[in-house]
Amino acid sequence: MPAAIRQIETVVKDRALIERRHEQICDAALRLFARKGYHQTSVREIAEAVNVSVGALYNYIKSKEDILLLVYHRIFGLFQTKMSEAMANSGGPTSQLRAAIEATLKLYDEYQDLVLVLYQESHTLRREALQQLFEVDRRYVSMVQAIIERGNREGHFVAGDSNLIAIAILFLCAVWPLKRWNLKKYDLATVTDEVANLVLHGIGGAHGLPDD
Amino acid sequence: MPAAIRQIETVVKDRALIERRHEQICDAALRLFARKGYHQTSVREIAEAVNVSVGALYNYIKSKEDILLLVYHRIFGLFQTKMSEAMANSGGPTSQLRAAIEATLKLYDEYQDLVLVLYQESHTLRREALQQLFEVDRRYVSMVQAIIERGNREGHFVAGDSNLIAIAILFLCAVWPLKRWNLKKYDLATVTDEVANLVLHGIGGAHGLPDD
DNA sequence: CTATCCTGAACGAGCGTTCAGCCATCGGGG
DNA sequence: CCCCGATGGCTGAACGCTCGTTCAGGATAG
Repeated sequence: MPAAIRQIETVVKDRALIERRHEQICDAALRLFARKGYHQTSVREIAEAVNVSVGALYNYIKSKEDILLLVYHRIFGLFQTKMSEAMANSGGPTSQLRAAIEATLKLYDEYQDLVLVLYQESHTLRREALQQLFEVDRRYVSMVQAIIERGNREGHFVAGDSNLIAIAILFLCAVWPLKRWNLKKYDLATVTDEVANLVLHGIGGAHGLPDD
Repeated sequence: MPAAIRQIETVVKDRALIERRHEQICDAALRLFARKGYHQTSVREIAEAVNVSVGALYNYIKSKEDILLLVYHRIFGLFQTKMSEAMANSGGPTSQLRAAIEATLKLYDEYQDLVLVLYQESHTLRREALQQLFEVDRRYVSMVQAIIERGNREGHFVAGDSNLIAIAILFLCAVWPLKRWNLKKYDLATVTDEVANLVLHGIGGAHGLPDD
């Protein structure tokens, strides 16, 4: 994300105020988008939730889409840091991959609604913003991909195309928020376990060399 | 679906004409929804694409949501028949599961845009229509689940919770349409192969008893 | 003439966005 | 110390547009 984030044009000068208001807007919008979706949520509703007038809101954004961007940037930042933390795990590829899956699922659990918004409303973004989103996604994938390749090289895994497998694994984690209605009877721990087992068996992590 | 489909109220009497128009509407809407999404597509556009006036369109539907329902019903019907065909495969659990995965991915490939609409716009549906959608999904899941349970029982698989695994497998297939932008360099055959291998290894289908 | 289907202008509601005016804060000159 | 203008942020009615939906009337076939 770093340099990539286009700064949102504002009317207000005070930098700290902008920051604070942006956070408030993000909070409110997140809650509303999660409940009703982007299109069904009006700018008026968001303004009300932030406790400012519509006019004031427009001092901090240039258009409604900026709000969606705010939300997305927050997601990006959050996932970026949390995932990096989890990856810092210094065990062998097997435990590292398991940690990555656990971290991803934990994140997806904590921000279920957010993931939903991510999948449902991304087609609303302009090409430029979409590219940013893709870029971030690719970064996550390449993190996981690196683990897989190391595992393959060191004989722990027998995965096929590492890029493809990494994409599949990360996508699989989204089953928890996206199919939540069908997984109500399970809890996060169960799903994490089953998914991790499926994947690790699937690429030979449980049959190959022991970790370390 | 059979009895579950709520008939859409119409003004026109001629049953055959209704049928024909509904198909036209479905065709047009599908193309438009795939390109622009449900909310960004206006009723006027759909009417134009069908080559009738807005007024005429409203003789065949009661509201815009009915159009989304038409599209969904078409998807349901299609998937229902195609999946049943693929499942009729009479080999052992391993080859049966592989066939199911292949069929699902082939379907998802053929109707990529449709799957996208399915995932992106389902939150637009009313509770009643959503229940229908869930019901259909559960039916697919239970098909796959049956295969897994048989495989477990006969010693081919060592899968954990069969329901959970079935949900995960079907979801995983959606990676192809939903992450298409990140899978451009792959073709359907490759993805099918890698996914099938991941799954079959994952639940022990390649380590357990040989098929038949 | 009647029954059936079609037309498209019109309607009302809701949307995103703007802007003329209001209020609070603050700094410097009398 | 007080006043006053200026600055910065806020308000919410108003605007223009698009949308989903309706309906009075036209066209056509039996």
